Amino acid sequence: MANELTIGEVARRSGVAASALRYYEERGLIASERWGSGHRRFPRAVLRRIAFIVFAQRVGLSLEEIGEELAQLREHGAPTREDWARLSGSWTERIDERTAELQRLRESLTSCIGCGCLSLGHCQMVNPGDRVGNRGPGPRFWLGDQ
Amino acid sequence: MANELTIGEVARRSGVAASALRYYEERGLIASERWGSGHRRFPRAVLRRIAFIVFAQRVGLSLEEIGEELAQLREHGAPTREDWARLSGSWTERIDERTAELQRLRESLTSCIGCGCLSLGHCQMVNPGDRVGNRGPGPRFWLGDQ
DNA sequence: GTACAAGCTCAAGTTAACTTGAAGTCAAGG
DNA sequence: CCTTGACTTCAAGTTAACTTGAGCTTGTAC
Repeated sequence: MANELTIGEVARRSGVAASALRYYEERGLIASERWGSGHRRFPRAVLRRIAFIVFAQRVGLSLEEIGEELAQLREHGAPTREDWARLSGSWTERIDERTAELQRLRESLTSCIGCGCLSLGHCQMVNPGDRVGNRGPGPRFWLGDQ
Repeated sequence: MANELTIGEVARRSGVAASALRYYEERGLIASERWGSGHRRFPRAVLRRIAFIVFAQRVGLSLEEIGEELAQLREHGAPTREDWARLSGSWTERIDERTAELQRLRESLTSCIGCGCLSLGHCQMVNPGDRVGNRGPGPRFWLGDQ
């Protein structure tokens, strides 16, 4: 098994399409060397990087944000444990926020089974605008604003 | 307070931009009547509908899917309790799946603080491709596939 | 040595969910 | 009556994250 991988091999191993890999390279998220022919060859470590990218995407980060994280990590060579702890902390926070929102939504759903909100319109799930409109724009009701 | 609302009033009360409301109408998610002048006037109940749309979006449905749900509900006039229960069930499922994924991601994160994955590359968070590549394409590791 | 699979670049297309802009009409207050 | 803000339509623009296609080159297996 070669120590350098072609884009096709990386695609198969990572499950990320070759076109996406080229796009990531263009955005500076991953890097490759070239054969004389111009064909890319990726260091095996790129798989870790791609794993990182995919993971971060599932957490909800944009490629832009992921790029920033990667850049910060690279600033002082190998990422330190503190780097990782900081990042892990902020991502965990993000996950927790989204989870909390989902739980609020879930509760609204189950508590509304009983009252048939949609038709009756008397429970707090419906008509949030009339309740909330005076506290600034945006559908804030399910967004954590009380 | 009038019983019919202008688009501006609806926008203020719902927190959804007027341009978005026009777009929803174009997609058939909401409806309005018109003054002789051509200006829209929305029935007050549109606020419930918009609440429903915003809610569903936060749950993770596309406008396409939301449109289908709304169409089904409307099929037999007012939504019945069974309609609501069915819908509530499928949305709850969806919420639970996403929540579960977030929890898997969260665990990977916290369990990785200790090992410094990113640099050491020996824990299960990194390099999922080499582990998983032989079970078909796609970054399946965090997606619930074991 | 010849297929043909895999790679390359570059420009353009795709999808969702809107937003923006132009050009014009309408409504309400003074 | 006149101004000003709200409204109208329609076409085009926006953003993210890619994918697709054209046209061409390279690597590999027989």
